[in-house]
Amino acid sequence: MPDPRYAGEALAVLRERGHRITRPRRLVVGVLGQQDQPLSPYDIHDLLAERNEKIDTVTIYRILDRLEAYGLAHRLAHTGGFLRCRLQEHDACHHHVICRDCGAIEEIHCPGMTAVERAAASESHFRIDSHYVEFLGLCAACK
Amino acid sequence: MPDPRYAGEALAVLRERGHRITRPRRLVVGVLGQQDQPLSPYDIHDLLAERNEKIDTVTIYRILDRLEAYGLAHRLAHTGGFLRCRLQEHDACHHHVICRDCGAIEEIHCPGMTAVERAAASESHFRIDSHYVEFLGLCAACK
DNA sequence: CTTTCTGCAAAAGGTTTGCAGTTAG
DNA sequence: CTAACTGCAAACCTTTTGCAGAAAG
Repeated sequence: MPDPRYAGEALAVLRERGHRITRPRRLVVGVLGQQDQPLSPYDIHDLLAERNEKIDTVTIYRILDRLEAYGLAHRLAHTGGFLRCRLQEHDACHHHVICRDCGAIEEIHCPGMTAVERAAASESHFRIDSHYVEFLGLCAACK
Repeated sequence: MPDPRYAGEALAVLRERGHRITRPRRLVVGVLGQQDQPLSPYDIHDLLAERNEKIDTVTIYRILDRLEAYGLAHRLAHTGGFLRCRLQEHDACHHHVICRDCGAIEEIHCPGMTAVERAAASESHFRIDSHYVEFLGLCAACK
């Protein structure tokens, strides 16, 4: 389901950080707020082009980089596409379940990961500050 | 540390599955067995070229695809590079810790992930069959 | 008015495909 | 011998960079 508050929130974060609110930025966060599937920069370009909004792909790349840096969007390992992150969890870690069959994606909470992260730190002797998890399987409809 | 048994084991798996043991395949698994850093297809090409083994990058791509399909190699989200997987864990899930600073990578065990996976399944109503985890932080030397 | 951001052009790099020739089994 | 694999060429797609002009604040 789309997140109607996403675009506004994402723009607010950009503004807070001293960035300008431009038409391309408005459009890109607008698309991310409406879409639940991960989108490549080219996907976003094409979606906007259908609405006669011609935004250069280079610009879209740069906007997505910014959003990712602020934890507002997430690049998935599985598809390479970008997906909006949940509000209020900008710096938090990202956990997704992905359907192998239909490609459906959901962002989920993963309370248990804190403990797993601690265990990983003690096994590896790393200081771990974030993690990145994707679960693969079949969604309720496909299984 | 290199894994001296990796190449032999990987070739055995290929043979079992009805694939042929060719010079390029021998060389690629040989490199993966010796290297602990993730390598892109081009990295592997260049390493082999230094030893005067000219293997086409296209061939390397195809070999890595096979290895990944059999769980013998793993493509990392973080760098896009390929890394050999631990022996005896072909179908198992992959957990890596990655140093943001020097790029060091270690494959670790993650016993706690089984429970997290169950929790993720119940939250999302997916049937989950595998997962993919990368921890980011600083290694013992860099922290 | 100034600094940031965008669009354009171009280049660089990564990845895929089809096909002819080679080779493992 | 023959099916599988490789190498080559080419195309394609993604991503990056530099710069001049546009636009936000």
